[in-house]
Amino acid sequence: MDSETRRRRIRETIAAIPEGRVASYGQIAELAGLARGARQVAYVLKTLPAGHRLPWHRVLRSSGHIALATGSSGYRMQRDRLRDEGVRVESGRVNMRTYRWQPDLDELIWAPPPEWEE
DNA sequence: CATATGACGACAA
DNA sequence: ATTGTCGCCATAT
Repeated sequence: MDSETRRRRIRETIAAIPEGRVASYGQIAELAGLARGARQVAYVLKTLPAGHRLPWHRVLRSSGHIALATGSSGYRMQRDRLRDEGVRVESGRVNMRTYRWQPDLDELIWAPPPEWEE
């Protein structure tokens, strides 16, 4: 598989994350068929072309933390965009148990309820 | 070909 | 919760 294909699959996977849900770098890599490719996902996001339409803000560290430097403009933008679509962000962190995207479930169950915070 | 990098992740202390 | 180590792997130099 060439680098172009890898990048494309990563972008497609991220594009599939539903509004109000999030995924980790490692999860995106797995779903894209790239085991242990978390860093490659990060690379793709870092080098996105201007004008892209990808929901990059829905990708977080496995811990639920925003990966961008705390306080940076990107960090604030990601936090705000997440909040704008109903995701609770506390101290730069999202509760993965609540918001983690689960493809199979989200597509088999009609309405994924984002409001059952623990 | 050899090293350095890094929007990562798992784990130990 | 934090910090540091190590493993990982495509790119960059």
